[in-house]
Amino acid sequence: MSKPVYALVDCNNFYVSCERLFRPDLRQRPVVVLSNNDGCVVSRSNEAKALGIAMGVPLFQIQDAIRNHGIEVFSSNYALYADLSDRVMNTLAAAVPAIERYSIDESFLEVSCLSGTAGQEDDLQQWAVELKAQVLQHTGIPVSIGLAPSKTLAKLANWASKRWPRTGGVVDLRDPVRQRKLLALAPVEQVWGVGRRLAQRLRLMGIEQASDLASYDQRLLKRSFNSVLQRTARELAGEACFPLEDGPERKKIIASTRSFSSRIYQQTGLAEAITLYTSRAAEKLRGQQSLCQVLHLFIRTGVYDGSQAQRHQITLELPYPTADTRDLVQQALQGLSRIYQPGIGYAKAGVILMELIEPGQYTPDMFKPQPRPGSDQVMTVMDQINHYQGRGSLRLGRLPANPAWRMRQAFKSPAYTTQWKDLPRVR
DNA sequence: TCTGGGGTCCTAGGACCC
DNA sequence: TCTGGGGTCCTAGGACCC
Repeated sequence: MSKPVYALVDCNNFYVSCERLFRPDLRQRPVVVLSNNDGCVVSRSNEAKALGIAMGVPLFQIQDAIRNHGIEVFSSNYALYADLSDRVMNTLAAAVPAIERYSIDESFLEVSCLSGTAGQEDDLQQWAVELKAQVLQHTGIPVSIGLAPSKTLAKLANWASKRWPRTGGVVDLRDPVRQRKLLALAPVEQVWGVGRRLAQRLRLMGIEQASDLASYDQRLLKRSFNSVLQRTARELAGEACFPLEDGPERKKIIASTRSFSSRIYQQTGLAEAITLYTSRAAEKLRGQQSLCQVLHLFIRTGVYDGSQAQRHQITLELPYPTADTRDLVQQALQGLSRIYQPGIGYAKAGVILMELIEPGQYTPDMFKPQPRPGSDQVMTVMDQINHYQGRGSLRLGRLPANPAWRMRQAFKSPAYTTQWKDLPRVR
């Protein structure tokens, strides 16, 4: 069995690249995409990065820069991004036997089986260059590729391919000598699994660069932190500890939480929002064929509202495992009436479905409340109608078509690829 | 005025049991 | 005066990821 080789394929500035696909006039220009509610910057073009626009910065803090530099701003358009993501991933999946879709814009590929087919050492590197060109040709989305004997090193190789444009977007890190060079250049917080807090603690121990972490005493790492960081260090040293995950697994919890476009004071407004979020979560639940046993509900004030920040929450056991929107909404609204307090301006609410099981794992109990007859059929029809007619076409009566608290999306592009009415026109 | 959302994993600490 | 030890389960909270 030969050593594994992982390729990490990552879409460059993915959301911005999606927006540019149908707006060629935006190439070479500073572009940013915002989070839900037009809150923060979550994707930036290279030109926007060069202007000093930071990841995660709130929109209102960069209004001057937007005006002065003519930065193009977009609300997030998840229908578009999800569709283009599927196209990229399909191209990748067709090229290799094993792929792990890690996020909307990244996949790990296991490519050791492709190496040495022509008996040359640089086969794989050339293969990656061609794959990158193929994705661009099929989808119009630019990607970067890192090759390495572990996932953590592949992530670092990918980082290097973006950090140094001269690499052409492909970095091959199979050679141990090159590994050592890059590890010495990479700050420890660039390592996959090392965030801000961990980096702080590591620096106190004199671990500044990725190379310091790779060569640190592993037992000490396990004792001072945990076994995950220990494995990360081994991965940096070239040993594969995190295998390719075959999935997608069933989710263990399903959440739908959202900030409101403006504060909600009345229980009726909160009830509308809770109904929507619960309906969304229930759709996801049925999408993975699970039943839910426990529902957690929270409402909270803004985290930036000062000292009187409040969070009210409740965890509810359902009378029987269910995926019926009506059951879940009924429970959630009962929960709401128990935690709602008048006179408070709520900024955000959320529903989290927990203790998910498969239908076969559940034995009905004739002495307990019984599920609604025909629930499966009703929900199936509802999901089908919403699939073909657009989300929210068929919904519970409590939900207005256009509620006052609805998410702010002032800069949204058309759903070019998923709505007939938004199909681009060629003149 | 305006600061995202959805996940997973790990640990610490308490309750409880034998 | 001297007051065990180990295992399991649960929960809350923290850290990380994109």
